[in-house]
Amino acid sequence: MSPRQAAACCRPVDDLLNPDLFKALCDPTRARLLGCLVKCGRPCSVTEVAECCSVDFSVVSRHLALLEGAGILAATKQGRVVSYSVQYAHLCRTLRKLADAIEECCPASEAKACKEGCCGKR
Amino acid sequence: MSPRQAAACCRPVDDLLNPDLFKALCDPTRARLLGCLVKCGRPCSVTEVAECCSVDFSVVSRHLALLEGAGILAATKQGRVVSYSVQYAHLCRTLRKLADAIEECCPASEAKACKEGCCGKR
DNA sequence: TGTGTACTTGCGTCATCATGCAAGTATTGC
DNA sequence: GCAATACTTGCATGATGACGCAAGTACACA
Repeated sequence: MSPRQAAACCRPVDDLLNPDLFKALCDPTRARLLGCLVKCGRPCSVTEVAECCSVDFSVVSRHLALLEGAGILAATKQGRVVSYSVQYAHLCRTLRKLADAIEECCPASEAKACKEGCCGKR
Repeated sequence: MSPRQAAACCRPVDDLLNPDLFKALCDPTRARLLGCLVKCGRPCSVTEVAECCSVDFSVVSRHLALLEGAGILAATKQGRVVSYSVQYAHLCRTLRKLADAIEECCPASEAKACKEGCCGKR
C-alpha cells in the first residue's frame, strides 16, 4: 500500500491521532501543571495549582481551562472555588487506544515488539 | 498532598509527560503525515509521503525530519532516497508507559476505570 | 451593603512555528 | 561531465500562542 492509498484508508488511528489532544500537552508549563495535578491525586483549586509554577495566576487559569476543554481535566465549582481534577480513566484509555490503533497497523514482523510494555515486560 | 508538594515529588509521569513528544504530534499536517505512514506499514520515501498532503514538498521533508528527531520515525538513506519508517514499538511503549505512570498516581477509587482499555474490555 | 477572595477575560507584546519559494547538495544514469 | 531526480536548507511572511498586567465578574462573609 502506498502512503496515498493509506491516506484514503480509514482506520481508528485517524481519529485517535487527534492534534487537539496533543496541542494541550505540548506546552511545558501545561505539562508541568498537569503533572502536579496527576501526582496530587485529588481535585485542586486554581490557587493551589498556581503555587506549582512561577507564571502569572491568569496564565494558570487559562491553561487549566484549556486542559479541561481537551477533556484532560474536569472542573467543578463550589462557591467561588473552581476545582480541577484529572480525568484519569479517560486519559489512560485514550492513550492506550492510540497505542492499540498504532499497533493494529504494525506489520507482523514488528508486532511482538509493539506489545511490550502492555501487561508484559518493559 | 498539595500540588506544591506534588511538584517536588518525583514520579515516572514527570519524564513521560514530555512536551517535546507532544509538540511533534500537535500539528495537523504532521499528524496526517504520521497517520499515512502508520497505516502504510512500511518505510516510505519523502516523495511518496508528500503525495498524501497538499503542502509543499519542502514542508513534508521538514516535518518528517522533525518526527525523526522526536523518535517517532526512523530514517534510512539508500542512494538519494530517504526512507522514513514508524518506530511502532517505541511509540506504543511510550504511550503505554505514560498511561501506566498516570494510572500509578490515580486514587484507588478511580483505579479500576483507568485499567479499562488495556487488555480488557473497552 | 461593602470588602475581600477566587477566578476569568481583554489586550498588547514577544516568541515560536508552519508555510512556500528559491537555491543548494547529493546521487544516479546517460 | 551533464542532466535529472531526491531531498535539504535559507529566508521572508503570516498565523498562532504564551505571557503579564489590568480590569472585570462571581461569590462569601461581616
